[in-house]
Amino acid sequence: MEDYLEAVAMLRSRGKAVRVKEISQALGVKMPSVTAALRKLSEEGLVEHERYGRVKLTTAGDKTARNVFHRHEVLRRFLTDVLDIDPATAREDACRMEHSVSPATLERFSKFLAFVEACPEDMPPWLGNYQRYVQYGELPRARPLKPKSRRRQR
Amino acid sequence: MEDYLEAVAMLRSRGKAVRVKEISQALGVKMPSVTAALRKLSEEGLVEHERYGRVKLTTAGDKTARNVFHRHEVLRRFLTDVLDIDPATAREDACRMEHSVSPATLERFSKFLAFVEACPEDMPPWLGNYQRYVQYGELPRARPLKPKSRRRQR
DNA sequence: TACGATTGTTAGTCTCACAAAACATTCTAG
DNA sequence: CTAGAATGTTTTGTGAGACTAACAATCGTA
Repeated sequence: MEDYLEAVAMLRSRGKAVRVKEISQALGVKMPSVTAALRKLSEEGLVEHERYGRVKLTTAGDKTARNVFHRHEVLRRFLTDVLDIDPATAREDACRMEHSVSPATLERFSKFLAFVEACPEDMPPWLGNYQRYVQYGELPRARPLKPKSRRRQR
Repeated sequence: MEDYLEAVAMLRSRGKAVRVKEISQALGVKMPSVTAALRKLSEEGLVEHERYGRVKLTTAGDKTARNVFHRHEVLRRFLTDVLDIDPATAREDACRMEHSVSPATLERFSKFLAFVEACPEDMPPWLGNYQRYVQYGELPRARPLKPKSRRRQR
C-alpha cells in the first residue's frame, strides 16, 4: 500500500496527471490492482479518488507519503553513495528494503550517510579505499603477516 | 519459506530435535503453518518430513539453507559491526532484509564488511568516529564554513 | 455528434501465509 | 497397559494482493 502512496506523490511531483494508468505503469501492476488499492487507501483517509477521476493525496496521505519517500531516499542514497551500487539496482533494492527496515535501523543508515557526507573533501579517504577494493579486490594496507585480529564491539 | 528452511538448519545446528513445535516457536507462528510449509518444502525436495516424525534437510535443502543463513549473517553483522545497532534489532531486521536485498547488493554489504574487518587494528578510526557521532552527535572535523561540496560517484 | 480508442471499474479467481477448531497420533507416568 | 498430556495434522476461514475477462465511462476526432 505504501508503494501506491509513494507513486502518487512521485507522479504529482513530476507534474504528471495522477491517473490510474500512470500509477499502474509506475509500479508494474495492472489497473485493477490500482483501483483496489485506491479504494483501500481512500477508506483509510489517505487519498481522494472519485470514479473515473483524478487521484489526490489528503493531508494525512501526503504526510505518510513523505515519510515513505524519506525512507526510500535514505536507503537509495546509502546504496549508491556508500556501497557504490549502480543507480537502477539501488532504486529497486531501496524500494523493497524500505518495508523491511525498522525505524531504529533506518536512523542508523541515515546517520552513516550524514557522517559520510559531512566529510570535508569530496569523499572520505577510507570510502575511496572501499570502492577501490570493490573494483580491484585490493584490501588496503592489509597485513598478511599478522594473523587477523578479531575486533571487539564497544 | 526460506525462513522455515533456515529455522530447521538453525535448530539442527543447536542439537535440538527438529520438531514442528520447535520450528513454530522459533518463527513465532502456529503449528499448522509449519505443517503446511513443510509439505510445500517437501514437494520442492528441500526437506524430508514424515507424518508425526522428525524433519530433515535434503542435500539441496541444506545448500539453500546455508545460502539463506549466509545472507542473514552478512546483513546482521553489517548492522551490528558497522552501523552499531543492538543485537536484537539487528537480528530482526536482518531476518526481514534478507528477503529484499538483491544478490548484487548483498555482495556489496559483504565487501564492505570484509573491508572493515580487514582493517589492521581493532577498528578503523573512521568507524569509531561514526559511532561517536551516533552516540554524541558530533560530526568529526566538519567544516561549517565551506558549503558542502557535492561528491561525484565514479 | 457519434463512434472508436483509451482509460477505468467490477466480478470472479488465484496464491500465499496465517490462524482457530477439531481431530489424530505419539509419548509418558501411573 | 492405559489414560491424559503433549504434539502434530486436517479442515475451514480470513485477508492481502495480484490477475483476467467483461463491462462502463470518458475522450478525441472525423
